[in-house]
Amino acid sequence: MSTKKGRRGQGRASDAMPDIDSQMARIMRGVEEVIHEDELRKRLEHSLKTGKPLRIKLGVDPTASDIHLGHMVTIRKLKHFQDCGHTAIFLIGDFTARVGDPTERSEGRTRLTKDEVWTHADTYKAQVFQILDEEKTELRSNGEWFDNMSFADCLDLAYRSTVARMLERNDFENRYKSGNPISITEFLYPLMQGYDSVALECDVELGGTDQKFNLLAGRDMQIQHNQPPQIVMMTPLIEGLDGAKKMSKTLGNYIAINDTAEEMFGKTMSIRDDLMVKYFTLLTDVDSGLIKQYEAALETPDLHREAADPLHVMNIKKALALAIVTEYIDSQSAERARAHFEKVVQRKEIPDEQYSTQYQVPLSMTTSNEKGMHSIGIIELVASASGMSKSDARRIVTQGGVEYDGVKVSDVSTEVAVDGEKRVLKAGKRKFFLVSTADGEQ
RNA sequence: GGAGGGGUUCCCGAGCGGCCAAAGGGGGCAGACUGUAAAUCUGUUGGCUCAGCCUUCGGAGGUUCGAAUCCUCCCCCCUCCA
Repeated sequence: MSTKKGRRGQGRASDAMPDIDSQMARIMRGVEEVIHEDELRKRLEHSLKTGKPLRIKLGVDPTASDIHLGHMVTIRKLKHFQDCGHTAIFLIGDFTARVGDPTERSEGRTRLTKDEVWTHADTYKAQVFQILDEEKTELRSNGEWFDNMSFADCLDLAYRSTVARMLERNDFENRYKSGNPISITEFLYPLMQGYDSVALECDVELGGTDQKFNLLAGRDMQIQHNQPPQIVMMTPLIEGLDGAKKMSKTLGNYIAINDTAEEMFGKTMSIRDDLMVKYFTLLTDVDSGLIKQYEAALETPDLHREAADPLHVMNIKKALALAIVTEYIDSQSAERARAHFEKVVQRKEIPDEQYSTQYQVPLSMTTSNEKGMHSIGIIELVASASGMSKSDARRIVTQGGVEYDGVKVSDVSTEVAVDGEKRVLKAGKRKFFLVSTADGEQ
């Protein structure tokens, strides 16, 4: 699956549009709910007949700078449509980001400035086009229409909904009941998202299942503007590294597209076993037949106890990690990451130099004896190398989380030698530092 | 506009004027057990020159030998009435 080589040419949709059944197979993979599937089919048929591609919208609010695998589920879905010859519209919610999507929120958001939003948006683009074909993607932003809307236009939007209607949705209802504030602008949010669909004349809008309310607002809005209502396609939310909550930046339980191959591999290895099938389905193009085999094997782990068995839980997970890194970075890096994982994590060996942070101890922090040998207290070393506070350093030393030069150091008063040699400091589970003095000459 | 309730350490939440760096839970970190899975267990969770000292309980003042706890003003949030 070579996802990142941008194919040249503007390829008319009709050139390569596959037949309906193969389109549907591609498009429906991993999808949780479609409103309505028969409408989708009809539009696909119509599109195939007329050679006019469907317009598929995916809107993302650039509220933070990292794109992670949680976003990838819908981005890949958009990609599937694109691969079938339809028009992928990647909508940057530069305007809506400043309002804040109330979805799944228990409290209001801090407001972002336009500059902040665009800084994020620029990094989004770079990351998204690792997957989507830039040449064939319609890149838009909703500031295009909202920036110049008058207050009267805005009222016109607001006129089309009622408070009762808004309170129907769970997020609001819960917040209201529990006494958390809801901003008026948040009521406006679904209307704005809905209007995006009108402005873009979308045939399909993609989103997570949590987006249902907002997505459906698009249908209402389009009907009111005499457009055929878009088909709403929802993908499951993907749990993050904690295995419980939706992958999100705020929760820090995410695998970022910009993570290194090693991080991406390692993080994938740490997900809960029962999430593997989901990850395979939603985040990779691994053949669904193979995924079925994995699924079966995971249900009968006793039949696959041999370490060499490719259906051993551990090996399935490695296959997943490999597939993910390959998908979002490349296969060479994936192999390298696997080797690193096996070495450092499984065999608990010291990692290759490149995976450690170089740290040069300033001589001013050391003490030297009459022979000119320099040494430094372990607490100072850990704190200055890792950036943690001395109290933290003291804690992890006391609790046995520190090794220097291959020896566990658990006494806080230990002085360790530093010189031109690079010595390995391990502080915590996976932080390695190569320690030497500032001028290696000493 | 009126009446009442509230703002506590990363989050939720308990806090008699001294025994409060502040209960409990969550999360985080470290360790044990493992497959860096899950589950479980242990320790730890403001900073420092750690016996001791310094900075924290919306903000600013004040009362007191002493305040997260009392008073005043201000800011913010919630509920009910209008």
